[in-house]
Amino acid sequence: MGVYEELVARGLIAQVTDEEEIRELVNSGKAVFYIGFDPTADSLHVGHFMALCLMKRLQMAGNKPIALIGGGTAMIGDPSGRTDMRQMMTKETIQHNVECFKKQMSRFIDFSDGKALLVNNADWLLNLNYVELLRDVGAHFSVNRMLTAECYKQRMEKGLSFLEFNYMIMQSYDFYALYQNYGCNMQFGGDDQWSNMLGGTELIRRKLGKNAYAMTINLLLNSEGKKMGKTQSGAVWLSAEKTSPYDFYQYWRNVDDSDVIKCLKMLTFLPLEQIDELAKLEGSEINKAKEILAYEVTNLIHGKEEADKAQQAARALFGNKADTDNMPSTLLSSEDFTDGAISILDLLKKCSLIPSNGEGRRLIQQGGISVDDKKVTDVYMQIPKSEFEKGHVIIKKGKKVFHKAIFA
RNA sequence: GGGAGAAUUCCCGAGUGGCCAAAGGGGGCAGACUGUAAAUCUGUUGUCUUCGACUUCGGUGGUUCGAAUCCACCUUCUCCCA
Repeated sequence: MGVYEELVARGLIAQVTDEEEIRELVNSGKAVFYIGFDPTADSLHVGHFMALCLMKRLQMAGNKPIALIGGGTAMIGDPSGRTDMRQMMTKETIQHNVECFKKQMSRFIDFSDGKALLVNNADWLLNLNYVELLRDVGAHFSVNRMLTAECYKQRMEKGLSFLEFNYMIMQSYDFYALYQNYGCNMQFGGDDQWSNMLGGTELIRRKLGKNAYAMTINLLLNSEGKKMGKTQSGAVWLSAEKTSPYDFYQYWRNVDDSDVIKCLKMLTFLPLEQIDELAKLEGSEINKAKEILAYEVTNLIHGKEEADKAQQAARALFGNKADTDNMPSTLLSSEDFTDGAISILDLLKKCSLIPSNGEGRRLIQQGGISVDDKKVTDVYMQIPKSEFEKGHVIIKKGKKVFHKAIFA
């Protein structure tokens, strides 16, 4: 089975421009392909992770990946699939984000010996001359065609600025530039990028009379059709500072039954046969598959050590064992205590478990808080220092959130 | 350039002088039931130390005993005409 077949089997491929040609190219390791990443935040998130996985898979099959960081396109903002305009980012922010992306990517993709490239489209986009560009490239785009593109549909009702309208042209230009400079003959991207990507293949055909290919990856959607990788507090980030390895692990440990197999296929490098075996599990047995998923994905992102820790912590907490070493924790100082005690609400706030006292009060009234396995019933409860004699107390919020407050 | 309309709490969306911290839904959180799942049911969902107080309905001023609601100006968006 070639890589292409494997990608299909894993449910990764959404649309392709020319299946035969792409299969041939990819399976023989002759593809030089790029995937674009817009540096809209200072960390990659789960959505990007899919793309990184794909790059790695193709790289392992001998193809050459180019990671394109959209330092230039981020100045414009992609309107695809959006109902509102992106906030404009300053050059400084973009630059900072670009740096962060670079760091995270190089941990995952092998950039040594030119096996992969990392480029920033700011390098060629920012110096373009407007009139020249219009003559060179603009002539090859039909506004009528662009307007019918799927990605603008939603915005046709709400309004689309000229700035954003040009995003497709910039992305097309990227492909064209990469084709010329690096022999990049293929582009990958999220399925929402399809129209933008076609713009690029078309531009190459018209300008150079050459064929280039495009392929989109299925977005990671849950069974309800929503994008995965989002929580109430925002995206699930790949950086340990923004989403702790434990929380990251827990996110995957808690996916819906109906999504486990899909995630295993798309996000892990486990052999398909093994995943097929896991797919046979039923009922509470499915938890085994979830544990594997969580472990594998955490391992890929944070490394074996962190994955082990997260798994141990989770097993201990949910299995009622005493191991509390790897739990998220907060260090208290003596200033947090007044008259030798700390109120339960202050403690919760200190540990960032609640955003306001009102929230904490509600939580306690509804029986959602336990300290050292004792349910808290009194909103005004004071916890004396003596409770910390063993060095810490364990706070449990709801059924799944555990936190260790340390005071030595 | 001319005209019409809109902006409400996390989101959608009611509310058109006091009974409004603001209906309803979604989402979130917690409880029950479970398998750290889903579905379902219950409670809850601005801040502050409870009563009570305080801040909030695009922005700034004004009218009024009292404004999310009325007036003026501004900002942004949508629509129609050119």
